[in-house]
Amino acid sequence: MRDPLPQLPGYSLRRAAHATATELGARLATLGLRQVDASVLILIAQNADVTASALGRQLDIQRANMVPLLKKLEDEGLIERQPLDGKSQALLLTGAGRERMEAALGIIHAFEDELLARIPPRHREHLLPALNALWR
Amino acid sequence: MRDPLPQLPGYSLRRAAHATATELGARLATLGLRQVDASVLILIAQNADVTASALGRQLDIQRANMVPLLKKLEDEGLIERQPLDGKSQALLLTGAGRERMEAALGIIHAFEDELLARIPPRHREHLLPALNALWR
DNA sequence: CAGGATTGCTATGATCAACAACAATAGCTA
DNA sequence: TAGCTATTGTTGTTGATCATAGCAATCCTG
Repeated sequence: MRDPLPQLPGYSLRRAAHATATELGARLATLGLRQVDASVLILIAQNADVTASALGRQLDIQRANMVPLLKKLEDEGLIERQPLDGKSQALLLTGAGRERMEAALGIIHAFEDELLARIPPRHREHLLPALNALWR
Repeated sequence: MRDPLPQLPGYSLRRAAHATATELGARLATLGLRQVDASVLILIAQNADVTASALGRQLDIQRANMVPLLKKLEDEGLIERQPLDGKSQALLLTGAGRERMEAALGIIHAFEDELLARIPPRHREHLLPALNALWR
């Protein structure tokens, strides 16, 4: 079939993102995590006592949608909340949370390596800066 | 905030895809089309008398999900169906469908140009082949 | 011509993100 | 310090998207 779509960067971006997300998602599912969950855990680990809304801003997740996300992580005993002042709360990893986060990080790094390995060497190093130019 | 995520190609892929999809989606919405609709119209235009399931295979859309998609395009008078044999049907653009498709193509090409323009020149030509290596 | 594969379709469920609204609190400014 | 505005966490709802299973009709092939 004649298909001009893969010539379009935007379309290939869509397809590549979907394909890789499906793949990584399946691997993270073995830990009971989704990509969002993993990224939240990673960010909390790197930024002790972040606040839920600051996290949302960084990840472009609306405050309202952080609620069920954090609730799930808390219910699983991966994060804790401590009141910072009357309205804000500090987020931090529990021991189990740190373990889970490190396991996720292992999966993610292995996956990223595989991704890069698929790309012909002469294009490889250009992907990240090109992608980041599109959204940052 | 300390954020190692944008260093990960997979994460940047996710974010870039989401950001660009939102942007292009808004522009195509002025035509009453989503990205999927546009890609279906484009593919039908290039392949007269394709069948719905062949289209689905090419775009990785399940047969079941093609139904409401095509129904919408047909209801808007953009495509027609003609029985090919007892069970298959040929899809083709109407006049209005071709016009809409060309308008969409204009928006898409302009958008793709803008995307590439955002990327520093030395990375630019590498994006498409790198992306395609990830999913094709 | 018999059986397996294909096509189009119905129906359904899960997931996800966007939106509006609200009460409580924090923090700035006059 | 009193008052106003912005922020935080939350609820509830909505729409869009996608995967899955199943079904009847039709086809193709051995």
